[in-house]
Amino acid sequence: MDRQQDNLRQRPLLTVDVVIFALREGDLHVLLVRRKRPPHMDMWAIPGGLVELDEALEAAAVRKLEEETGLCDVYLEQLYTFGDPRRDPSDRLISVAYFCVVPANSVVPCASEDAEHVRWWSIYGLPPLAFDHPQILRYALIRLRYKLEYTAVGFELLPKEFTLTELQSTYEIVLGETLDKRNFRRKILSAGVIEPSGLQRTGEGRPARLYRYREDAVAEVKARRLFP
Amino acid sequence: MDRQQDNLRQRPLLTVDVVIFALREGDLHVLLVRRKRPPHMDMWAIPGGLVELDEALEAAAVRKLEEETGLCDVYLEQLYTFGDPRRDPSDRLISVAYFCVVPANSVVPCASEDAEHVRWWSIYGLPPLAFDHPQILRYALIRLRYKLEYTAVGFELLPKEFTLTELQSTYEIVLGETLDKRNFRRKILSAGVIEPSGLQRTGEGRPARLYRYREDAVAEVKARRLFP
DNA sequence: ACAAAAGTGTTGAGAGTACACCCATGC
DNA sequence: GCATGGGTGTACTCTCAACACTTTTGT
Repeated sequence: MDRQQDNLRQRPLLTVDVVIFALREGDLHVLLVRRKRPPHMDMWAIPGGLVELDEALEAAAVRKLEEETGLCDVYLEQLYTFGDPRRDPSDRLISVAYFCVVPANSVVPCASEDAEHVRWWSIYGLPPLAFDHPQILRYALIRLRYKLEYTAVGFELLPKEFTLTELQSTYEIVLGETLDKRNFRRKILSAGVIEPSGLQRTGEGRPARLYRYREDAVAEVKARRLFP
Repeated sequence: MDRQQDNLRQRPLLTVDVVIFALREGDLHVLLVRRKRPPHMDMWAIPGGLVELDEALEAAAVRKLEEETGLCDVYLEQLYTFGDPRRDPSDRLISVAYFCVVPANSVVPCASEDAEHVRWWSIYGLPPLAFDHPQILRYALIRLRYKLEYTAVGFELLPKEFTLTELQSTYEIVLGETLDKRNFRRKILSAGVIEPSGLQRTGEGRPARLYRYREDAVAEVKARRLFP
């Protein structure tokens, strides 16, 4: 089997799909697009597309993310590669799935597409999805929850400055369980990954201190679980 | 951008690479093959090859594993997908990397190839490797160590029956650190993932009880770290 | 009897968990 | 002054880590 023979084989199509998570309205949401062409025309799907031949995989994922949300410079991670021969009935299609989490209100979800065709969906009320995208989403959600437990990924869901109550609420929404307020605060503060910004957020009730994520804390956070 | 246009694009070559770990002579080893064709002719490389167009990714990895080792039915896991456009200078090459761990003495490393071209290498004395395979190996090793800490993957490195000292030694070799005998035994036994087989291994010194892995224990092991 | 490897408990320190009330502000 | 959300401390339990000697066999 030499190189000439390789070139006689058919080659697969290579795509990236990017699962984009955000917190909206007290729920975890994902950004989906409505397909404009077959197969699975008019079904909702995870944003994605073909990888250019001279483009790195992660670069393609970053490009897709920017096309759909206008965001750049966000936390993006390779999730898994899906390549079942029957996932697209008409062609062999390999999808390298990435996932990321973004602060909801920094996103313009319709930047590059017709507004009708890109929108957020709560993970608890998803529409029918194209291809094996339900499986990809399930997998992404497991990975997100898992990462939340031992890394600082939770901060990516929030704006630069946030209150401890907002942070706790983020964890509760993603993990799907309630946490004790005092224990949460003790643990997050003793982990040394956030610092007070000195400002306060005012609103109903007592004003809350604002915190920000400490950039220099990434490495140490990755070493140990943050939450039980 | 429709399907006809897709077909005009060049498509990448799709390969799987399988990192195969085993314990031999008190060291962690990987199985490498010597390349018989360009690029990187005569360099050592991780076993792998093209995915057939109608073949699932994992099926291709299993096939490769069996071709190189004669083993089937082993623990195999997708590691990461490497697709930098410049990893092969002559063609766009996507590699979905898998890794597995096998009991060393159950392997006939030359089953399907010339003996000269397949052999075990200690991870502490690797030869120069083709492509980005040093990176793949580094990544596989991190993942193996990490998995060892919170799953039962260590048992895959041993024969069906083993002594506690052998199991501890396995962990020590893979993690690269020594462990306390009493703490190790207490922890592994209280985790309830192994059971005595009733037999003993005799040799120099006092005979050791033999244990085996409890098949029904997989799920619970994955839930919690086994070792610090 | 001795060499060689197997096997066995206790204690102190730190982390996790459960739990209820006072504080600062806007209206 | 009251409604609303922000902020705080303690006691118990459990897990982890450190540490050294006795037991069983083969020669």
